[in-house]
Amino acid sequence: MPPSRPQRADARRNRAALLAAAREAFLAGEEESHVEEIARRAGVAVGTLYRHFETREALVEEVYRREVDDLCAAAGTFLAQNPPEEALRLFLLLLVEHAAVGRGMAVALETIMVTDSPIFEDSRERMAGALDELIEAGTAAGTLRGGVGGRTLMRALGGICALRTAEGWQDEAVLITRVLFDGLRHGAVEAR
Amino acid sequence: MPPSRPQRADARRNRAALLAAAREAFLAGEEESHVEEIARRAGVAVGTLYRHFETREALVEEVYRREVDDLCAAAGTFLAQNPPEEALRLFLLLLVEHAAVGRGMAVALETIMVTDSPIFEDSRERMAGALDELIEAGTAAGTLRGGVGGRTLMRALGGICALRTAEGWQDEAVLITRVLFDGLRHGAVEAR
DNA sequence: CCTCAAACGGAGCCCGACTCATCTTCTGGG
DNA sequence: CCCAGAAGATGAGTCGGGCTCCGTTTGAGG
Repeated sequence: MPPSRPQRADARRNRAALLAAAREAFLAGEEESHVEEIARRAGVAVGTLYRHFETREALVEEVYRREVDDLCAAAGTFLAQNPPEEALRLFLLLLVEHAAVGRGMAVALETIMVTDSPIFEDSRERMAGALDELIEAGTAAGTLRGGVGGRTLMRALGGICALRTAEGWQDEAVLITRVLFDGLRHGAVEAR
Repeated sequence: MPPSRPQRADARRNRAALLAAAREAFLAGEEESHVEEIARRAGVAVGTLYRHFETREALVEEVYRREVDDLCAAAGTFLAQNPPEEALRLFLLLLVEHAAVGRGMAVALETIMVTDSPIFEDSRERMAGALDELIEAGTAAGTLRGGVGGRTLMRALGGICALRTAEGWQDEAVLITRVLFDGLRHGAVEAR
């Protein structure tokens, strides 16, 4: 049932501007992601921000839900074009790269993966689903260990993405991701 | 050079009380770890807290430095009584268990491992040192992959400990830690 | 146009970290 | 034992950031 009165044009515009501004602010770093600052960037007042988003957290969530959408889509693409365990490897590395986009974004990724706040439940579920798909394909092919759920793996990744520290962090992340990946293959060999 | 005037007795007592109260508060959960609350638990006023610790963070740091001391000591013990890769396995699991002590403590562990704040530099260095020792012993014995530094591994662990979510998180953590561990052994087998 | 619900603005509230002017308590020397 | 005065403790107050509330503005259906 579509709402009888859809939504005013300016409201839609402002909502979009807020999401864009928030994304920008998160990418830029934590310093400039106060609500006042985000509102300013979007050219609205804080009150307007709160009209569209319950809390600051809710805004973060919405921004991130969109990022997660892109990531999940990528998982499907990889799986369609590669052997399952290669698809998983690519996906893990994509996550790392993705976190590299910006400090603020990594913070969000970390939060979404690592916190158990119900706010992120939905995004987490979809992300875990994407990973499950990859892992199951690999398990079926006998190249990956079973028994490790998408949720579990995702949380470890959250930690890794949370590295985002000093220079060189990305190499570290890639390395540790590879170790994790090898651990997943290892289990298949050992029949656990 | 011992300070000419050492430190007043009540000051030493209060400092100890603050550290104890802070630890207690962190273990209890984030809710009760506001500075006012910590001061109250210790039976002093906030001003006193700030006389002893530059910032709230500095207090967290000090509390955690002590935890890290215990952990590092355990690493040595394990290594003395087990084959190197078994010692590493035990140590990794000890970290997970340690994080289980309390939500608040896990937050601290996470922060210390994952943040690059210079405040935790010291603790991080010692922790990485303990891990390096374990890894190097295993590498020398040919049972663990080389090329993964203690710092790198530690940060991944920080992420895992940061799980501390809903029920069942600890099983998840143990599982993913095992995957990580298998990845480390796997590299040795493959000669990378 | 005109109406009015929807949307916006922004001063101000609340809460939590932190400061500082003032009062209290040790302690070492006489 | 006592006193000086330095070390220490206090807690009301400041500040910053998230959030609220209500008076004002604006888009759109009639």
